[in-house]
Amino acid sequence: MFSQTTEYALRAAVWLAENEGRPQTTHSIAKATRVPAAYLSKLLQALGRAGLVRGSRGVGGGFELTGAPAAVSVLDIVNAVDPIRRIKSCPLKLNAHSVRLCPLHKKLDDAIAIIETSFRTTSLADVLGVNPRHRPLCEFIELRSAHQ
Amino acid sequence: MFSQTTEYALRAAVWLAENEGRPQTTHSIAKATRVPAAYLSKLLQALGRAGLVRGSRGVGGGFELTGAPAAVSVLDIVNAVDPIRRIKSCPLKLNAHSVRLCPLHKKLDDAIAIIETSFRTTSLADVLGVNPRHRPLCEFIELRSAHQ
DNA sequence: TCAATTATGGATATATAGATCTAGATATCC
DNA sequence: GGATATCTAGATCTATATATCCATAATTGA
Repeated sequence: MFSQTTEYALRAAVWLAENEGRPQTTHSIAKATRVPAAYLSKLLQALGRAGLVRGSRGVGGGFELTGAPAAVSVLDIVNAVDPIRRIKSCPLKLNAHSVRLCPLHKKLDDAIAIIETSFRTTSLADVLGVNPRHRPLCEFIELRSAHQ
Repeated sequence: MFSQTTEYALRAAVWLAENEGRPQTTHSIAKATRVPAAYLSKLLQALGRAGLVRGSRGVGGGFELTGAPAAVSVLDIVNAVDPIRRIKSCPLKLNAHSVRLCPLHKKLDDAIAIIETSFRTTSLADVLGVNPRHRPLCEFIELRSAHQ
């Protein structure tokens, strides 16, 4: 449904959101998110070209989000690496369907539209989650209080 | 978002629904739906293995739906050729996320779930549409009544 | 200035999806 | 039974997505 590329880019973006203000090197992101480092490098470049992250070189360098986690949507990230394509015209190139989509493609496009809206209205801050014990990408260390 | 394979299989299924009771050869379906004939052949075989269509050989043969268009869902067709995969466990294999998905993957799975439900509750009869002038796959011939 | 660190960008390799080809099996018609 | 029509199934080819590699440029610290 969603490409590997999309999954990888979202993991990286969420990690940068979690570590706002602290530049993360490609390798540290790769390790934390379990994304192949060389491929991740390409995805970070794409996010950079889209203006969503900024890379800096040398010691202490790495990648940072350019905006606040609450200001970056899941859709921004997805569209930077593997754009969601709405069905705007008849895939069969039928003239009769150029004005409005037939019921089949209307249905498919409606489904895509729902996803698009869901992603547009969800920010990286949203997916960090409210529970600090159950964060994306992070191993949960159960801090048992039963014996305190 | 949806694969080419999914698009092709749905076109073929809708065409068979439109021509219920009249077996359609691979070539006639390919022509009507503008799907590469040899590839369509593979897809029809997959639909056959899933029990959704039945093929018969020889003159007058071809493919038919095994059930009524109202009884076959879009999800049936999609799952036969390119199954919708829900996210059931953490893609990073994190133990902490084995019980429940983290907010990121929960969000993604929710999106997939919506699509799945939409497709499950839509039958081929539904996508044929109510307007016989604006059917899937068909060129619309405007029958002007202005000058009658 | 030198060495180490890190991103950048191009070239290349591998895996998967999409598409084609061909020999053979089954059915109909004459 | 022969000719034709049609599906079946395996092999193969091609295009795209995914992944890797390497040379180079920019930055930092000593």
